[in-house]
Amino acid sequence: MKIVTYNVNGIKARIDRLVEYLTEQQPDIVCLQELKSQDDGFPIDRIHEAGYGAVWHGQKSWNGVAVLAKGKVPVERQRGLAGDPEDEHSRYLECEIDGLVVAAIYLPNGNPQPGPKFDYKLKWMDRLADRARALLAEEVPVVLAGDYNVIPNDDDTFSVRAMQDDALMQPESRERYRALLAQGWTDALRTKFPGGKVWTFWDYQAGAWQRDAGFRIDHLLLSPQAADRLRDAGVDKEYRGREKASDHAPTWVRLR
DNA sequence: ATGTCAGAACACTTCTGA
Repeated sequence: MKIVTYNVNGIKARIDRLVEYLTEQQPDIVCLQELKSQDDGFPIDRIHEAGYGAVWHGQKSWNGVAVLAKGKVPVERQRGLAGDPEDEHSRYLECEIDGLVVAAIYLPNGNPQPGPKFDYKLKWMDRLADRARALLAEEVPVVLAGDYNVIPNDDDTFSVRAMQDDALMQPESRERYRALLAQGWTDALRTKFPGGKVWTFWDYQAGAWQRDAGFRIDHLLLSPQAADRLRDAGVDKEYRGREKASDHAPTWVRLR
């Protein structure tokens, strides 16, 4: 089965591209980020027409996550992370589909750093780590799929120099990402491409796509029970080059 | 020379966030 994470950068602006992707690739499960839409603006009819069920957690203007499943409706387990009652951002949605737990994650960007947005990012990562630890304790197959807004290693970016002051690459962000992996999660893309140099995001600006100036920030983390079933992982890079594309490409794993 | 998008509003142009 193919499980995808795809930051669409606006579900209403991207619905034609998304339906095209679903039709062509027929993924089994898709985690979406950056819906940039309230719940009542989510184009569920178009998604149903494409043969998918969905659970979504929207928000006006920004953020927003969803989980789609082919031919079925995901069963919601949790929306939002514990640990901050003041946090209104729609960034975490956890569902179950046929015994597989899947969470759609939109981790805070954190720029500019230092500053309150970076502080929020780091605290959010700590809260995610708490949830991730609880999920591992369940000893079931889990996929944490999303835009983590973290460039884990130097070979996960076209240019360390260009990104050195960015929140995506700060030691504090990387330490927390590494700590998450150290709990027992497998970074599926890293396992498949240990040499790095695989991008999931290319900025709209400065001809980044044309220059292949990208980086890897969309990740699929697998619990041991899911990692045992890992067959393949990759990026559907071609979709980044299409008309009206998102700045992210769909990123996926295949599990047995 | 921050060169592009998407969404929203004191809205048809400018701002914010990424």
